[in-house]
Amino acid sequence: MSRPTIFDVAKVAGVSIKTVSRVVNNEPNVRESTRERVENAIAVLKYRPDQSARNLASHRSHLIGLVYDDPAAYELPSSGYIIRLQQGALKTCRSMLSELLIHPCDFRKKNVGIELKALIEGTRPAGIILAAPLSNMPKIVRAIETTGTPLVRLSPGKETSKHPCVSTNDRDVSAEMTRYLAGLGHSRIAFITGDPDHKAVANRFLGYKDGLQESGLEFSETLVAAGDNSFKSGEAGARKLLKKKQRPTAIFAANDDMAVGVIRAAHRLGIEMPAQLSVAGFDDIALARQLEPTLTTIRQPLNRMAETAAAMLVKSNGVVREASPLVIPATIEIRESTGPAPS
Amino acid sequence: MSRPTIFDVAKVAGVSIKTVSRVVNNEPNVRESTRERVENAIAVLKYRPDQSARNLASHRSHLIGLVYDDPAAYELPSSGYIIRLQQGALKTCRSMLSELLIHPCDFRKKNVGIELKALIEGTRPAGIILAAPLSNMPKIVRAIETTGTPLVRLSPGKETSKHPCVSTNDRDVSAEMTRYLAGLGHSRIAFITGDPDHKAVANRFLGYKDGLQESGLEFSETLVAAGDNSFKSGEAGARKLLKKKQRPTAIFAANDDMAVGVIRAAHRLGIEMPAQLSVAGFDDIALARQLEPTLTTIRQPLNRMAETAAAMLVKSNGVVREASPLVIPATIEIRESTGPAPS
DNA sequence: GTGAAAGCGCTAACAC
DNA sequence: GTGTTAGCGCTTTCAC
Repeated sequence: MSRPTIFDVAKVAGVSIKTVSRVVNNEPNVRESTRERVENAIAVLKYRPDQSARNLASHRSHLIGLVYDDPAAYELPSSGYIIRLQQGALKTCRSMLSELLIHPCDFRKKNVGIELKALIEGTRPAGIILAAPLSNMPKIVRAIETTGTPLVRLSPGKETSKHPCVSTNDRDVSAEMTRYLAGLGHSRIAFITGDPDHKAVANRFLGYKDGLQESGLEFSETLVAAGDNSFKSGEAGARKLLKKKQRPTAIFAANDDMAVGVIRAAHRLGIEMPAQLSVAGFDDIALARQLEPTLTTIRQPLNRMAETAAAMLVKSNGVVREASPLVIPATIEIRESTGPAPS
Repeated sequence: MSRPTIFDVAKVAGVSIKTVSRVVNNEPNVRESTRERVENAIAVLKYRPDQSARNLASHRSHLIGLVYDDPAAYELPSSGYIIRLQQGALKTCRSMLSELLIHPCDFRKKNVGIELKALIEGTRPAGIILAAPLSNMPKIVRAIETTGTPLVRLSPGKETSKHPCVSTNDRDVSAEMTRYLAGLGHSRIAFITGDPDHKAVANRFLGYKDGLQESGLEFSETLVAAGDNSFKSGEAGARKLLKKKQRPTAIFAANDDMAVGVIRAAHRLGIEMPAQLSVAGFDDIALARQLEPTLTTIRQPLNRMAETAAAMLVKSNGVVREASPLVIPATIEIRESTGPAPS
């Protein structure tokens, strides 16, 4: 009473197992009438191909691996970021009958490469989706590369055309946000930079500079604070910036965690937002809508990015075409934390 | 130049493949000296067993499946809940060289059972961890049961001793929270109930009643509002409760999302916390520490629960002993939202 | 303690 | 178009 095998189907349909295999895998060279007979037999027997056997014979599973920086490694509250990536990848998986394997890993460890190879050899995934900032780390990328597993990188910062990748327009949209602030009359727009390990985040700084220039404003080092993507660094950066005599009237942080820190610092200093200070972030974390004031920010299309990446992996069945960098634009979400510059 | 197989190891070690297999699987009946020779050969060749082949031959993979209610199905901001479950399971996986498969599913769909069976047949996981509230739904549990896959349920509400499960002491700790509020002098302590589909959450209501009784307070239906675990329902429930002439001086919500709604409602009504109203929740979501006032709540040991569940699955190698319900206690986190009752 | 042989259920290469 | 024959690299069964 165990599950029917390909042999059972072949017997019922009166064909060879190879023909059944062809039908199951949607291969050509099967007469329509034969295909129907086989499909009937499959339906009657409720046959479902054994994936383990497939994996062994074909050296490939129908699993997709999602690899991202381990938030537990340094207590980041980036759960929203990860969940959105997962949701996107899962959406594709569901429609493709694949399953999603998640593998957070700590890039600070010496043996990440070995760890990733073990993951791949152990599960033979159909492909790997590599999230930022791991996607811009040669050590990591190379480890996956050597296994020959199809790889799609998410927001690697700069696109080497070697691998397919899916990005968002960090730089352009950051310039747009900067122009929006300038358009509100702000002339002293400060910026808090993010983790230097994260290339895509670095692009946001470039966009900020672009935006200043496009608005006819001059870039000044004194309006820049160095952060590391953490709430604390945002808070510290804001305190530094707001203590100046000529303090900025707007602060644009390279991510929301830091922007939340800015808002906290401003609250502590009794600075009203947006009357005396406009604050903008990047990411649209859940908290952005719950703060007072609610945070103006930029929403990365993380779900769609991961969804697209997964689709590239599954559809391509081993060969990922479309090496052209795919860009899915982010959108600006204007909320309460930004307003006209004080006069 | 392909990877070494068990035959290569056998040849180098001068034994049969069965002996290599015994060593790899830590089976008994291998002489110590033989074991060493084999281990040497493994090290020299850098042999790593092919999991696909193992899966096929043994009908079981080294994957753990984590199945939970799909938050995308009804837009819950429960990312923290899921991430913590994942982190716990991942911790065990890392130390056991297993990988984690995540499978959110929508229990409202008619064919969830088939979906789960497909998941299991397709990946042959070493076991499934089933999170609440799916863990208390017979339809779901049965679907997994019929496949014979080892199953550990998380907080199923009531323990049928049939399956092993890992729970927290929802009822006891809720009683404790209630006593704590009573101890602060509150005599009109209200409760907002949670989603009725979620049995473990229902236990919190029972605990609330226990706590009242233990504190010598009388239970009154007028101090109960029906919620559904959502922010909105918490806000609505609070408004209803706070409009009464004899309004409660403390509100205990069955989860944090609703407690946040309570705080929002109280803010809107100009009620000061904790001076005029104490608020308590359950879950310790990230937002709990960032609100003003920060939220007194109960922290479920979700990571440890999932970690334990995964360990039961992996260690037991197919047979999950320890059918005794395992309880990992939750802890009360006292923050700013609770204080002495107004006099 | 150890080994030989027979699968596990499929895909791949090639013959027909 | 369709079938035959080998494997894929292990685990399992049972004999020694």
